[in-house]
Amino acid sequence: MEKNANLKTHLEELIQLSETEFKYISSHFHLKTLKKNQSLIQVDDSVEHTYFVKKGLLKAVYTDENGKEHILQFAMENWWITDYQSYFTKTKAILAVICLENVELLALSYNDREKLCREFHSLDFFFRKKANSGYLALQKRMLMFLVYDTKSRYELLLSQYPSLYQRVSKSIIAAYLGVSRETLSRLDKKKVL
Amino acid sequence: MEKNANLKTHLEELIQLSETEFKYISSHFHLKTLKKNQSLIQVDDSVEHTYFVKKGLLKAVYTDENGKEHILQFAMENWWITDYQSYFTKTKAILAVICLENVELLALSYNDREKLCREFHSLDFFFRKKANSGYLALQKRMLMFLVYDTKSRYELLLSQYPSLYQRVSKSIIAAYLGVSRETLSRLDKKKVL
DNA sequence: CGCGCGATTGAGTAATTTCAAATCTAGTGG
DNA sequence: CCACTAGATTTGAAATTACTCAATCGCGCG
Repeated sequence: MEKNANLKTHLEELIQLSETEFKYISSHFHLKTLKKNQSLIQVDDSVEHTYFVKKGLLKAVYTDENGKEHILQFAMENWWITDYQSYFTKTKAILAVICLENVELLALSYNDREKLCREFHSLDFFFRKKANSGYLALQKRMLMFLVYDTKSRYELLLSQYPSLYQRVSKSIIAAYLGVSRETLSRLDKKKVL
Repeated sequence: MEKNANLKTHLEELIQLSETEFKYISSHFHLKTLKKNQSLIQVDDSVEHTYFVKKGLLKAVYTDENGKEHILQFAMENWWITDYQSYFTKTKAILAVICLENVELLALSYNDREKLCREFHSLDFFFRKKANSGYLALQKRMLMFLVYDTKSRYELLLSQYPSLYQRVSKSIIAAYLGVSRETLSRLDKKKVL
């Protein structure tokens, strides 16, 4: 079993790489481990890296002026996470990225990412496809907000990611769904009927 | 003034192309003109093309089981629009794309897009960057939904796209903001206070 | 003048929020 | 095994917000 086996598998879902190429590419990633509740990115940080999740679960949160948290994204195994706004545009982070479990990440800097994309046309392709599917996923979420009521959104979320229910508290799910934890709690009751 | 001048300018915001290269690339686009209220894409269509907007304004709408319309995206000059879900995954369209004004579009087929991306590394780069900024824009909208109330979302929308207020009816803005047109109307009153 | 469409207003209802209090649960130390 | 605590979850009640449905208004156009 290879060192960055899950990264390799992840890339090979979309592109083909020789052993040498993969070795070279993966040499630009560095391992980062954090414990539950530690923060990977804090508000106002300069965000140099994007992170491939080998293991664990994280959230990207925006904290509003009343101190209320809103979750923009979860990331579990084989997903990517960062404050993309900050990463792409070299502005200060407005999101925080926090570990919901102990995590193992592979960090890739912006400059290395762009360098690798220049060197390997296939990587440019890979990240284009990834960006497209990220866009579709977000659009799907947006549509869920526009079309469905809270209860349906909750059920759709759990049916799509059953493991979330085990891995995070309900307050966190509420912060993702955009409702108060009290309302979410009351929905749980209704569901049984 | 060149034929596809605005497309050229649009590409040159991110990449450099020789005159010959641009000629070749733009030969894969074909012009499509539609009148106000005509539909570019209908539900259940197979979506072969993505469209660059030369002129005019369109909406991408999802119609729910009660017949209520929800607007996922507007597209004005120099934006791209299609049902991306359908375009990328070769499934039937779940969105309709309708002209809110007379429009002039440049259509690019999926196969030509992929072909051009293979032939020109810079185009792969271009569409990767476009996908990234599209993702950021959608993320911003998602965040607005999570964080702000209806009134703030309305004001933020108008401050970002002042021309929308002139170009579309309030019912349509309501369908984008995710509120009923009555509620939006009552907000207009409050704003004056 | 009158039609038609979008926008507004009113009234009643439904959903969600807030704040506070009560309950449950898992982990810790005696 | 029990008591205790901190955090998460649930519940209650009042206040807010938005929705629906129906009626009305305003205005451009034939």
